[in-house]
Amino acid sequence: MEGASHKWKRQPGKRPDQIIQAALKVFGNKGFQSATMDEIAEEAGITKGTIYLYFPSKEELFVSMLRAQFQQALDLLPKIAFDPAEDPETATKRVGKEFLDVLMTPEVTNAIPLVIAEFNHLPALKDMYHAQLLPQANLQLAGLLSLGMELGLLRKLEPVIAARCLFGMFFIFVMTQEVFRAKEITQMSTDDIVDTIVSIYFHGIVEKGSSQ
Amino acid sequence: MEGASHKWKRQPGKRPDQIIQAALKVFGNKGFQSATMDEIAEEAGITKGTIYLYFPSKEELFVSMLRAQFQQALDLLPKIAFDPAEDPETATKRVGKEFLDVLMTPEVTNAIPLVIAEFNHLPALKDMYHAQLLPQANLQLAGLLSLGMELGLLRKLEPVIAARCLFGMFFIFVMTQEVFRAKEITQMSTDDIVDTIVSIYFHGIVEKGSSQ
Amino acid sequence: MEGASHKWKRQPGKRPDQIIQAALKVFGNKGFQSATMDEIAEEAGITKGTIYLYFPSKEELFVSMLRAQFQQALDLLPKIAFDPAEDPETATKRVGKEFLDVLMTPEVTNAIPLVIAEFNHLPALKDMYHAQLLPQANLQLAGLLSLGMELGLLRKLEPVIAARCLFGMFFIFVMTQEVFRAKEITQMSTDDIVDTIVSIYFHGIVEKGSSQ
Amino acid sequence: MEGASHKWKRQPGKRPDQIIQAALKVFGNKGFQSATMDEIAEEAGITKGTIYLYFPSKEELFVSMLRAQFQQALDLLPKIAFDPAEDPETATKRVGKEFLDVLMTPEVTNAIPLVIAEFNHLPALKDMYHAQLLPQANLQLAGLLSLGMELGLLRKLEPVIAARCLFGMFFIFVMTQEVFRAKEITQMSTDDIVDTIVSIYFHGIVEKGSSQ
DNA sequence: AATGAATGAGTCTTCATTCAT
DNA sequence: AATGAATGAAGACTCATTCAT
Repeated sequence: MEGASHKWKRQPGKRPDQIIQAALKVFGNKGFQSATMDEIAEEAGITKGTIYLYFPSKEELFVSMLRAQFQQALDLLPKIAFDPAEDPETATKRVGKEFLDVLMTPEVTNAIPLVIAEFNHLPALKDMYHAQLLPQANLQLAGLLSLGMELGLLRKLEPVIAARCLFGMFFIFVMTQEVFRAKEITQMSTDDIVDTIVSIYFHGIVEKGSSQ
Repeated sequence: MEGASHKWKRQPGKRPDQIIQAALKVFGNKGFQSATMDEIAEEAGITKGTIYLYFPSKEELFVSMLRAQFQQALDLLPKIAFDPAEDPETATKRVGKEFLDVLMTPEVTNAIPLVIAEFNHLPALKDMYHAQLLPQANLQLAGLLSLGMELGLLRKLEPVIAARCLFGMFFIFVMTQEVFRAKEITQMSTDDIVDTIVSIYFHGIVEKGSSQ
Repeated sequence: MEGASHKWKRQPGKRPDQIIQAALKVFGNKGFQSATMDEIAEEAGITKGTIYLYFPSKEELFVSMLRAQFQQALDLLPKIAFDPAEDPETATKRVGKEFLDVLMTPEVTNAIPLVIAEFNHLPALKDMYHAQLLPQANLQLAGLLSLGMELGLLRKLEPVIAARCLFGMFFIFVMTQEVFRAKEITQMSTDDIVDTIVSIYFHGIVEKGSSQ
Repeated sequence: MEGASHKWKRQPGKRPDQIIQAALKVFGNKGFQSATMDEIAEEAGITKGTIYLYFPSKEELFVSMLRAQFQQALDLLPKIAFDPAEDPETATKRVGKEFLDVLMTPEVTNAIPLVIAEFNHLPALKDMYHAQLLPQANLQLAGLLSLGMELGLLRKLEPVIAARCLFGMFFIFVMTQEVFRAKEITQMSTDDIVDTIVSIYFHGIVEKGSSQ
């Protein structure tokens, strides 16, 4: 089984990418069920049959597209690095801004409802979340917080929960402003959002008596 | 069952509710597009044609069902009241627990992906959010925070953003633990969640020098 | 069999007429298939179920309605009588005008497409035509023409064909002007129509050398 | 059948005609509403979905079919030409016979009830009649008659009405003999029909004193 | 590699008819 | 006599997938 049982066929050349880009656009606009293979093919400038040369089914195309999106987003994370010389709150704000700018990209905000809508119907999505996103994002930050607590810099809190709280504050703005289009009503800059989030979070978790 | 040899009984008063309950269940499991009117009818113990006596289309049934869910959730909010005698942090934790328990109800967690999935396709959903939820929940809390800031009890922050941060911390746990089934991996009690959220948030927003 | 095997149930009181009037209107506007029992019921100011108390099926209602229309039209014919004192051409013009005015009534022009559309699907219609209209109208006039020919007043022609020719000239104006709405384009008075028809027909059939 | 194990053959060029032929047959037998796309597909030896590759809806298929029939009938008209050497009445009889033979073709007699039945529901039909048939057939002949009247060969009559009278005499035999199946009762040859029609009409319109 | 004609299963919706009240 | 809730069969149209070319 090892390394041999990819569900999707080989994907030579540029075609697959071309198709995946079209799929992202069409799935993003219509949703998984309402999007048709014809629309995707037309968007990609090819014909329906051709898609099946590269993806065995609509569902596989959908998952492949999300996997690609997901990977692309994860690839950005390593670039987001802390500079040890910076003051932690300032550094977090800088990093947070970069992070939020990525999350608020149309590619991401279009993909979010798709993931949420199909999460319970497509096992591959659950796998991606449970195997990658949860450990890599949530648990990694939780470890960092644990360290700070042991050093007496941070207040004693449940680290996994505390880590997820931070993500929640970012996520809610992606959802409300972008996905739910609240930005048409409650305008706010990403700078203001991140400044407020980080300010609340830092004041919320640091140990008052600490040098902070 | 009891002694009835008839194919159906007249239940004009109850039918709509009965159908909406079935719709919630089936839409919740399958999503809007994948759910079929036949399944919903079967779940309701009636036949497809009967649904059309009460709802003019699948889409209208869907929206009606969400509206009912939504109303039911909003009806719970007034019951959540602050006791002036309580210390604010304790009171917030108590109220937060009640709130989170409602949010984590299967009825709500089933409806969330539906709303998110169809938000951009069904104008009625956008209206509900923009006209009711956003003002009633977010802006109301923002007003309360504004007041606290003017009184010098709270740090000067953007109140709309700060208010939404709190909601974001609650919401992320609904999404991850329930919708994304992370509770199968990272178990945590609602008590711990709320305690941590409220602790971070309170420390994050109160003015240190205040009597608080 | 005699007088006992009506396919339609008893029709007490005014209800049946009320329903038939509604049926004429709705069938006339929508056609047999597109008309719904609900529409007819609404038009009659009653509910669907009630129709079935008087007519066993949609088809029977349709046929009953046409039968009623048909009878009503036939009832008018005896009133159209020749005055022996009149000159034949003048008399024919007068009678023809009365006849055409009846044919161009909305009740008749609405019913015509219905009859033609369903003629081959509803045996009852064929029966009505073959058993009543054809003998009573066409053959009766043919007999009159035969007599004229024997008396040397009319040219020797095939009487059944010649009789039907006259009817054809009237019928074509009902079809084109009313059913096909040509009157919106080629306006013409019924007086002009009848004068021309009768003028052509009389000149066409009379024996030139006759005292005529 | 011959040696083919394939479910279908590509016949892109022929498909539309093939479908239209099937549609004519099925619509002709059942009427527009009662005919089903499945029946038409089966008659054409293909499946339902294939019809939709060539026609966007049942209604469009219906109109396309009638248009094709209509065109085919119109295409025959130019072939019907007068020979100047012939005596007018004889020539008219010859042409009339050809014309009536076309009208009494099953293709035409099947289409007539369809046109009449749906005339008021399908705007395309009204357009065809008002834009083509009425001017090309009725008004053209009316012009010819006008000329004859000016030359003193024909009696002074309303030319549009007089022209339509001739058509009416032909049409009534198509309707009664073929559509209404009266030929089962009143048999008559097309020769006798045309001879009688033309005889009446000619005697009816020529100026007695003319050289005719 | 690419096409696009063809399929056929699937779904919403309609509506004549039935029947408990 | 009248209602109207309920049924269930039927039909137009869609679309993922297949496959001959």
